[in-house]
Parts: sequence; structure tokens; C-alpha cells
Amino acid sequence: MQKYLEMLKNCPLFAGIEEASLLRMLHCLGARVEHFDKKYTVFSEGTPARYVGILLSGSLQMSRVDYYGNRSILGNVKQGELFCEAFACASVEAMPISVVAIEESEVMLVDCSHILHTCQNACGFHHQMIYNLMRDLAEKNLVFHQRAEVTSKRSTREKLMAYLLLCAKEAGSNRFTVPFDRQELADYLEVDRSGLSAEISKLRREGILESDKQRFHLL
Amino acid sequence: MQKYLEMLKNCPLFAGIEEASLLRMLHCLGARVEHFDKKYTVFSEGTPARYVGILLSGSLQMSRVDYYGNRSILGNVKQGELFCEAFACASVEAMPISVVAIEESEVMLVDCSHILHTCQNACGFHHQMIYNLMRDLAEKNLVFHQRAEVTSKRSTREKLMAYLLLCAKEAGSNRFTVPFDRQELADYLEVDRSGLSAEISKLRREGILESDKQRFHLL
DNA sequence: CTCTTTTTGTTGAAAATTCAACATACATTC
DNA sequence: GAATGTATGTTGAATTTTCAACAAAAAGAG
Repeated sequence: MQKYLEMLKNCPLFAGIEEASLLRMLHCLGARVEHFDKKYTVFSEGTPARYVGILLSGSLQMSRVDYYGNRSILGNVKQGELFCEAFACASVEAMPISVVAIEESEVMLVDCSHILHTCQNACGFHHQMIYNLMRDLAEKNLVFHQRAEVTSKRSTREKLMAYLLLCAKEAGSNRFTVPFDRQELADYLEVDRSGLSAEISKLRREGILESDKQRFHLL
Repeated sequence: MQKYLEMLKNCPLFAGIEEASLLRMLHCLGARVEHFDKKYTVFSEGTPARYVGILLSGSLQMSRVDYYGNRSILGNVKQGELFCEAFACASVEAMPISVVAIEESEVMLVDCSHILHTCQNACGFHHQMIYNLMRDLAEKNLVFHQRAEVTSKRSTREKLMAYLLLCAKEAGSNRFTVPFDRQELADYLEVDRSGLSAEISKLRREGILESDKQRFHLL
């Protein structure tokens, strides 16, 4: 646990909590660390949500597969971020998404009821953590809106351009790397992969962008 | 203010707070009530979010219009519900959506910083309200996921059926009324209106549903 | 009640997406 | 380094969606 202290100090769930208290809190919360190899599932669609996840190392992908086999990728989880906090806070009985490790990852799991309900020891951090969760949930809501703005575009080209412009803005540069391969990008944008490839080629021919694999350069 | 007490007692923001304290709190929060005629805008896309809204009467619609003029309807706000709480909690400088009254409505506005930061009077309800906000934000996240599950379907027919099945589940009956006219339903599902009308006719001819305006009956 | 406006359904043509199949490039494994 | 498997780009055909235009029905205004 000790080796993650530096990272946990900067985790949104523990914002405003002094390092000195952290280890004690983690114990009080019953936090445990689990290891996942690449491609292993952390949480499965359809199962109850009990745990707030904190990604200690590696990276995860959130996705959903519908009745017809279409996969939607909701996004990736990066180091230090929380995941599935909304489902855990709402105690959902059937998670609407799955979370899968896209590389070897270490995850901290905290039973959400331990955060929400004051423990016998009455450690005074619950209020702070609930406040932190509230801020985090509001942020996540915004991220969700951002993706919705992209996927609500009607055509493949508009979706792609909206997404790339967002990436450029986030990177603060016209050159950036997207965290998805072609199939994943198609599933994030909710379009056909081959159509997406064709559209990227077209944009390249039109001189609107250059690209090499996951690297893009907007002109 | 008095006349709304009954409704406010059941508002998610004030859950677990005794009626006796409510009036005093509202004063402390600087809550004010505003009146909006049909079609008037409560919050505009692109403006800063400062206020948590509580719908006292009437109904509102949340929507967004993109660069090409395509409108996306995110959903309606019903009596007693909070709205724009996520944007206010995250202090966004440019709201990604607009909120418009679809009938004559009364709205209570609470400056979010008054909820988040303890006041001089140190009234002890901030913790409870922050907890309530956290629960509400988690719930809203789920609602958002529900809509995303519908709009992520690839075809008009699948989107429509996914939405109608959701409505039927919510209504607990195969007969129900949707809160949208055809154009609004198309903008909620993010499809073409005429294509949607055509699809409804087709489903009717196939004996899958009956419908009259906003009333539907799944067979 | 009448006139005007809005809503809804219908149609056909144009445009875009999806799907399947394949070739090439790239990465991984043994 | 050869062989296998995966990722990407390309193509054409089938399907869908979008768009524009219009007619009928319904709602709202005066």
C-alpha cells in the first residue's frame, strides 16, 4: 500500500486529506489492491456495483456491447482516476458497462458503502470524501457531455473531426496521439470501422490532416 | 416560498432535512424563485453555470444545437427535479446545453457556491446537502447512460424500439405517452424526423405497435 | 367560425453508412 | 527469421438515412 501513497495523495477521492491520515483511512475503508493482466475484466456489464475503483497503474477501457453485438467504447481510465464511482454511489444492481484492462493494471477497490456510511471509529474523513465524490461526479458528468457532443454528430466525418478537434484542444497542439486503434476509435465514435478508415484517407487527400496510426496532425 | 414547502420537502436536494429548518435554510442559501413563460430560456448554452435549478412547477427541456443546426434533446425536467446541478457543481464557464420552459414554469435558483461553502451562520445542513447532491449526481449519471444506450443504436428503428421499451418499462405498461412530439422525439433519438415517422408507420403496418400522436401501445 | 400556423405522414432522389471481402502492412510468437 | 495472427486501408453492392417538397390533419389565433 505504502508504494501507492504518492499517487493516492493526488487521487480525486482523497483530495484535501493529509498524507498522515491516508494509510489509516485506507485500512478503515477496507481498501484492497487487485492485479489485472491485459484483457482481463475488472467489472462486468450486468453485475451489481459495490466498489469504487481507483486505477493505480496501467490503463482500463469502459465499454458496452448491445444486443446486436455493436460495441460502444465510453472511454479509457487513466492512472490516478476513479471509475464506476457513479454506479457504486447509486448502488446499481446491473452495471450498464464493462471495464477491461487494456494493459497490465493495478486497481484499488473501495466498498462504496464504507465511504457513504460513517464507521464506528467515526474517522472524520467521510465528509471530505463525500465532497470529493460529489466534485468528481460533476466532472464526470461533463466528460460524458463532451463525448455525447461528439457522438451526436450525424456523419462519420463530423464525428471524427469533432473528436480530433477535442483531442487537439486537450493536447494544446495540432499534433497528438489518440488512445484508440481504428476499431476502438470506430466504436468510440459509434461508426463503421471501414467507413472511418475511408474517411481518414479522404481527409488526408483533402489536405486537412496527416496521420500515422494513432498519431494525428491537423493542418 | 411557503406554498412550495410541501414540494421542496420531497426535492432530492433537501432529502433528510426536517421541514422546520427548510425556510430558514432557503433564506441562508439566498434561494429565489423565477417565473418563465412557455418557450422562454432558463439557462443558455455557452453561459457560466452558477445556479442549481429546482423545478417548482411546469416543465423544462434540456437541449443542445450544434454548428450545423442539428438539435439534440437531452431530456425533460419534471416537477421537483434538480437541473444543471452538475454544471453548477463543476463551475463550468460555458454550459454545454440550454434549458427552455416547454410550458409556464416556476423555478427555484440556488447559487451553488452557497451550497458548497459553509456560510458564516454555520448552519449544519451543508453536509447533508452535499451528500444529497452526490446521490443526485450519481443518479443523473445513470439517466445519462440510459439515453446513451438508446442513441448508440445504429438505426432509426433500433433507437425507436429501445426508447419505447424503456418507456414501457418505466410506465409498467405496454400503453404509455411519450413526452415528445415527432420532431422532439427525432431530436432526442438523433435521427431524421421524416424517417422516424416512416419507421413508426412501418412498425404499425407490421403489427408491432399502435400509436396515436404521443400515445403508444406495444403489441 | 375562419384563417393561419404547426404538426405529421408520405414520397422519391441523393448521399452516406454498413457490410463483406480482400490485400497489404505490421506485430507477435515460436 | 519464418509463420501466424492482427490491424489497416480499399472497394463495390446493398441498405439506410437524409433532404426537400408536399398534402392532409390538427391546433391555435383572432
